Amino acid sequence: MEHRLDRIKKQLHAQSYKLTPQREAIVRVLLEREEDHLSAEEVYLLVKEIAPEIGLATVYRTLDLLSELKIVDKINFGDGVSSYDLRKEGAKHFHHHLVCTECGSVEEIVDDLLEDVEKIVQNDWGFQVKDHRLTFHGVCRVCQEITVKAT
Amino acid sequence: MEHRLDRIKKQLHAQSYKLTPQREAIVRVLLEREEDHLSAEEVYLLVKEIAPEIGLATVYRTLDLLSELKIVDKINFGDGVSSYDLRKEGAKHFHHHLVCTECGSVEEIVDDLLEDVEKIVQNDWGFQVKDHRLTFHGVCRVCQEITVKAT
DNA sequence: TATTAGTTTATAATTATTATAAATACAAAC
DNA sequence: GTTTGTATTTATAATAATTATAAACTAATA
Repeated sequence: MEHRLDRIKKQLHAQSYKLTPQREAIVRVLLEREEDHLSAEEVYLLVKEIAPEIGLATVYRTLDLLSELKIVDKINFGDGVSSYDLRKEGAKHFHHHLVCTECGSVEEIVDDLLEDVEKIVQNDWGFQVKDHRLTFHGVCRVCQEITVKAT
Repeated sequence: MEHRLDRIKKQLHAQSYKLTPQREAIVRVLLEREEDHLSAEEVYLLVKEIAPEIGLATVYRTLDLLSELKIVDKINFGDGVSSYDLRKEGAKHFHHHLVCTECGSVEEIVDDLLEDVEKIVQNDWGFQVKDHRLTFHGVCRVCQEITVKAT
């Protein structure tokens, strides 16, 4: 964890931003809850536990900053709330999500499934792809089993 | 256009909803501006031209209803505003989007590029895919040419 | 005609997010 | 070591999108 914090610190410094105590606290929360997709509000509540004096606006500003530097990805699953999500170290792309319409769970797919599709888009549409967001909506494994049992 | 309106009317009736004058006006706007991605506010302004007495809340409610019936797709490109977009007749899936980070234009891809990827998700993750949303971020053809000329 | 359920309008309320101004921290220059 | 300037944060206010609510309306039905 310290290693990744250190890398993020360097990324900030490279753009002449500082890793202030508040920013460090926020990054620590994101690292701890890496598998989750936290809303700004959730980050705020978690950060308050280790840095109680922090303000909500700072959380928003920091998440925006991290998002610009491609350290976190900001995504909107359609419920009006933005979620923030650490990008895996070295990952070129946003990872994919599987959103279950039954239980609301969000699973991640780290593999890049879109290499071929991107080539098609580049060649056929002349669109130079920089990044992508892919979300599948459907029924997760757990909910499928429940449905089967129920019938 | 009348044909498609009629089909939508039937879809509403099938779920025992009525095609009220307000709903009809909204659907007409969506049909006229099919290639666009309109926000609720934009729909509201356009509908007011043909049905001035309509309320914004009705627009929201109707778009939500159409969205539930999969007649329109609601999408959020990350700017906090939801866009609404008619689903092509007979289309099983949400279509894909190419969002240009230079000029903000949004292009549509109607082809389904994800059949193979969906199979992988179904088989490897056991996730039963119902729908998907795929957006590419990058530089559109026009902006690429501008960049080339500028150098 | 009276009734009922569904729908709309107008408005208020809510929620997420952003802007602002004053306070603070901290590094560089003197 | 103080001063100065810039970046950052805090607290609060403002904004913008969306949703909830209550009253009015409509159309079908008993």
